[in-house]
Amino acid sequence: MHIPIEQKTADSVINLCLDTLAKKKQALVFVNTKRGAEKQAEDLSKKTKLRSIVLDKLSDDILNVLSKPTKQCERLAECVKHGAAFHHAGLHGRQKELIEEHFRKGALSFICCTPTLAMGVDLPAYRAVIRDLKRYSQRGMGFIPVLEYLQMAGRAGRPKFDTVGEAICVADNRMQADEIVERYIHGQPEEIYSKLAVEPVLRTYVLSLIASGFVRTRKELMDFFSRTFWAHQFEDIEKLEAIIDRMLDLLLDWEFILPSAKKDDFVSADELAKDVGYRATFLGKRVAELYLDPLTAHGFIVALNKSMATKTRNSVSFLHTICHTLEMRPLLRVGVKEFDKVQAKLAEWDQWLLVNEPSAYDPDYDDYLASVKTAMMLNDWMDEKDDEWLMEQYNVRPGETRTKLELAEWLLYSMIELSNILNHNELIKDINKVRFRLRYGVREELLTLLKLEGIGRVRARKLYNNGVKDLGDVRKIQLQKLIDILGKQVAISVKKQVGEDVPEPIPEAKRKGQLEMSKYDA
DNA sequence: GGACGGTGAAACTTCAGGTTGCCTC
DNA sequence: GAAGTTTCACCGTCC
Repeated sequence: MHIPIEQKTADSVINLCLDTLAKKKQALVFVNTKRGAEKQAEDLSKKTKLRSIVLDKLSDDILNVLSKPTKQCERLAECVKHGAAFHHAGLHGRQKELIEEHFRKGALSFICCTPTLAMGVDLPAYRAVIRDLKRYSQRGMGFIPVLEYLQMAGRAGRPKFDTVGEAICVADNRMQADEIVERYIHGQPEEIYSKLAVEPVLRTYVLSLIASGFVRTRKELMDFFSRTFWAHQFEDIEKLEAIIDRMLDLLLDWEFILPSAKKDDFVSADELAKDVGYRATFLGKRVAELYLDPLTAHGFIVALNKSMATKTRNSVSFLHTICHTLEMRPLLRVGVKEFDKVQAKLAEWDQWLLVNEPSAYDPDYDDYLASVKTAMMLNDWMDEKDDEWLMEQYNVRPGETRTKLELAEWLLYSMIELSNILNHNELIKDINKVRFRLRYGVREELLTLLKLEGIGRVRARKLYNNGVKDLGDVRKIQLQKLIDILGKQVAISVKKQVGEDVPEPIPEAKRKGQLEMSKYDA
């Protein structure tokens, strides 16, 4: 089918979008990098000539999601004014929500995105413009899977509004076009493979099956796995059993499970070997409940024991231990120019780290450095550095920071639970302090002020710098002075929280989730 | 002659995403 | 592989 598109600019993606706009329709543009998505949206927004009150309001809301807008926020806000947004994992969750919501309502005409919007999110458009079909991976630049192309193409055509949709791939020349047709239009989607065979997953499930009492013996365990898609695909049952046996050995070694004696009268040694019973230890049960990879849990236990034995413990000790887990991956990449900086920090922190440093020639060394860099970022967040600073120092965007913070909090919680079981009570207070500091992104001295509702890192810092250092100070300070620092609404609310009788504030209309967010950002 | 700024070619660097897990301190 | 960034050599201008 030939669709004539007016060539208004040199950029064929923009031409396609302007044509979509002329049809009063919407388009999603898929690209292969975050930077690419931002650039494409920016270029497009300069050509749409769209403006409206709704878009201005949206732009304003997007700009003010963080207490202090980053350059990324400003760039997005500017694009949105003209009906085009970019969308990738680096955006703050609230910004993503706003964009999706306004695209659904039709206020936004275009979203230039990385594959974020191809998976899961229900955001169809009349056109899905697939600009990049190649993407960088560890093996270099390569074509994306057919399945992924289908995911993106599947965004075209909105069930309730359009009877048709168009998925358009962009090619530079005839040869490329032919290749795309051959590979993606006529090509077969890839086979789907079971992910169960991946060791961290397998470890986790073997433990949880035993811990939950779903299986009680080796035989039951093997029966369970023999009925999975993995076994169906793998076919070689003997090899599969060997893998599961290896997992069982690991869990036994780490004392997450124990062999349990059978109650039957007599079983031959041979039979017993084939069908030994298992039960989870108290520790193993908790690990399964926390949904931790047993390897991570074991790593934590080793680190916690070391901390107890050697009295090595400060916030960095725990921060780095959680960064050295599979759960925290992908870690922040250590760029060529950062190498020295991270290594210097490693030397500075060395005495506090609980996970041993591999030799510089070890293939794991780069990973270890990446775990140090990730810990550095989290440490700076706890040191009250803002998003713009983290972006410049570590190349992490607000969305990525939030994802890492959430993971870190869960891992620290798990670490506390394990310390509890191991009776390492003296560690609990220290780890908990790190957890709270991480959650709110503050230095230790602000922790008391954070107990107040409506007070997050920024307001707590303001109070502290004005001499209001604890709840007693909040009581002592004159209301008017507090209003000068925090504004009327918050000041009154805070005074009430410390038990003072003050006039009722005019209720402020709050969006759902705003309070929670203000805890993190405001 | 030397400091300075502008220019363009060459070398270098970077590059997607993410379910649920815990508990409310 | 491609786009963006940094580095560096080279040139012209001005003091």
